[in-house]
Amino acid sequence: MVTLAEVAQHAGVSASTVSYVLSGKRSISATTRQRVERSIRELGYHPNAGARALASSRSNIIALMVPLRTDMYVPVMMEIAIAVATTARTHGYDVLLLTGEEGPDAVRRVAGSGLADGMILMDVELDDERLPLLRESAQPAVLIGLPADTTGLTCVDLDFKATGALCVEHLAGLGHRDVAVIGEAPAVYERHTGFAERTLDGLRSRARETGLRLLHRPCEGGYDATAVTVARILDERPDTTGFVVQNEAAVEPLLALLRQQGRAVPEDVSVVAVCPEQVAVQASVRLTSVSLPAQEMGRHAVEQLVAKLDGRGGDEVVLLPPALTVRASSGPAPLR
Amino acid sequence: MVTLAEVAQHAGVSASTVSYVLSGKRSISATTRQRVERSIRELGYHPNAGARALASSRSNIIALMVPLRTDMYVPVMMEIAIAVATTARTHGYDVLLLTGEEGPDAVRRVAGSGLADGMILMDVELDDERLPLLRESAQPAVLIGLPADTTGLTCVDLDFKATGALCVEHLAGLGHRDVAVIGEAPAVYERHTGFAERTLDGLRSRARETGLRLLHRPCEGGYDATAVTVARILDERPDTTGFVVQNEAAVEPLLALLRQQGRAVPEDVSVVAVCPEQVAVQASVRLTSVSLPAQEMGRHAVEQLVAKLDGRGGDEVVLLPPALTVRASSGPAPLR
DNA sequence: CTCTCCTGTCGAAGCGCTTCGACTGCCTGG
DNA sequence: CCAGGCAGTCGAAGCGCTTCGACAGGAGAG
Repeated sequence: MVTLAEVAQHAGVSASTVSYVLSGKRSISATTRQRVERSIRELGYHPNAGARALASSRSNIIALMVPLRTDMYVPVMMEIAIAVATTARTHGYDVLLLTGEEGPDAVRRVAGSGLADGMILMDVELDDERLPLLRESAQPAVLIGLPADTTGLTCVDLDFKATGALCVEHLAGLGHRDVAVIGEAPAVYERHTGFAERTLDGLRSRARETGLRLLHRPCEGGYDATAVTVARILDERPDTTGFVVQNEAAVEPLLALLRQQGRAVPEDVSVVAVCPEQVAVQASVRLTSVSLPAQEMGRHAVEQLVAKLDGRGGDEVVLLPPALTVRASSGPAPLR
Repeated sequence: MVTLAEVAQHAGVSASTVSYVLSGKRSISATTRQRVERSIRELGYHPNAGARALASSRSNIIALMVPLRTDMYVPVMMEIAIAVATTARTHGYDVLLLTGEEGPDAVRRVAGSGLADGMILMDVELDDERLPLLRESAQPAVLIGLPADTTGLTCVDLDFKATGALCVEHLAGLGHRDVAVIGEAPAVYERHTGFAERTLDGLRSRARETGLRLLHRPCEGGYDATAVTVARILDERPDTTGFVVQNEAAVEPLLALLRQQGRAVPEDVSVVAVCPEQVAVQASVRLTSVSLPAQEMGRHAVEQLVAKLDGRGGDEVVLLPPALTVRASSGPAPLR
């Protein structure tokens, strides 16, 4: 292993000079800089991460806590994780992958050991047990999701309330009067994950404003569960002409069921999904959808965190505005 | 921040004693140990990761390099990543998430800086450009996937050749004579990703042995692309009664198409998939499948790596045996 | 021409931990 | 009763880096 001292000797300067060339924290003459850089290249020097962390008390690592539940749509998580890793690199940070399994202990461990400079938490519940710890440990952190109490916390999320409103608005504008919502798995609601409830909130309040009748049913996803859910919905509200789906695993089953029952999309029934763009485009009917901006969320989260670590900016709640893209699955409500 | 020295003082022992209590590398009397442990608890001490890494030249971090392509089935990657993180924790390691983006540079960076003690690489190509680096830097590593030349390398993967053979065997045993393979996206083959070619190899050689006619077509996945692929296949081989699908994104489209054409599964056509169990179970027809043991692969990879880091075990190629589960999508070939 | 102020460089003091050698008793075997 | 060994503890020397204060020399101001 090549060390700083060896580089210094090779370049004929002191160790501190090499360090300052690397960090740019003091001015260095052009000639010295070049000599040092050349030595670094020739010797293939890489600063030792541990030594650096010890001396500077900065690890240049961001911890990312991902849920290990499987009742959430996994590709979205993955996309966020990859966006976080990629964005972090552009700011000189690496990403440590923590699973939700360890829960609050992970927060303690990371904060205590100085393993990471800050952390990003995904899958935040309304009343998350990790939050008190975060607050008291003064660990720089950014949440992806929105808890009930955001005091002293920085959060990034899609504006799910506006998302819900947008879906209703679109369907109402097309003349639909009876709309059913196929939601996330019941467990998601029981856990009080913010986004599901906020979407519902948006859906409901806009429905009230537009005089639209709304029926919400959680749904496990998959063919069997979706069939049961849809049957119940149509039984209860036979006049339903619009569906809002917020569960990727129910999208395709729903379309198959409608087809099977001879209900044409979008002529007889309109479907609006809240899902990643890819799902909307690859479905058997190209779906009108509000897309889940996974990449953008990951990127924003990192940028907020880096700003905090640099002492810039403070606590802030960033809600990304939703965008509804009209595709082939929604159209005017059929005439009665 | 509480330090070792403070714990030592609080417990009335020397710093080295505390260190030995923590590491267990020298024997400590029961009374001393208890006193130290009590101080640790009372002060809320957490060893500083950087200092530890510097002094011991072990970071207790494993780097995991995930591809950031999206033409592979993402949930499998995620499942592997989570299994890696979880298993690593049980061995006292944390996981650093590297994206494929940086490519070989990431290997250099991690190996050079001592950021991680070892690495796990996913999505290995037959002639991967990261391998020479790995070999020359003597970085302890485990590959998930199988390159062309495995000398000096430890690899973990599903035995895809046996997987292919198993699929053919199953269909041949049911009397099918004409079988079509709907493969991964063309890009996957162009990249010479080992698993796709090995599966094909297994399929073909067993087909030859059993006298089965095999037609292989890569497929992008999604409804449109799959429709084109299937149409071509049925055009070229109208007598096709069996499908082997190795692209999760083509599974549901295929089933929908067959339904639409009035071909009943499994009465007229049998379908065997190579996919995660969840996909097979949640599909509109419960699929006969060879499952992708993502968790097991992640777990094995970590265990191989930890063994290496502990100086146990050497280079080894672990091929997990495939298992075919018969579900509702395959049955006897129809009588002509 | 002197005083001051930069600029560029160096030396040294840690950062918090691990680990090696050394030391002290005490136990065991001869 | 003593040599030898072992369990238990300590002190000190780093690990490779960052950073602070100091200092030399040259430039600009007076």
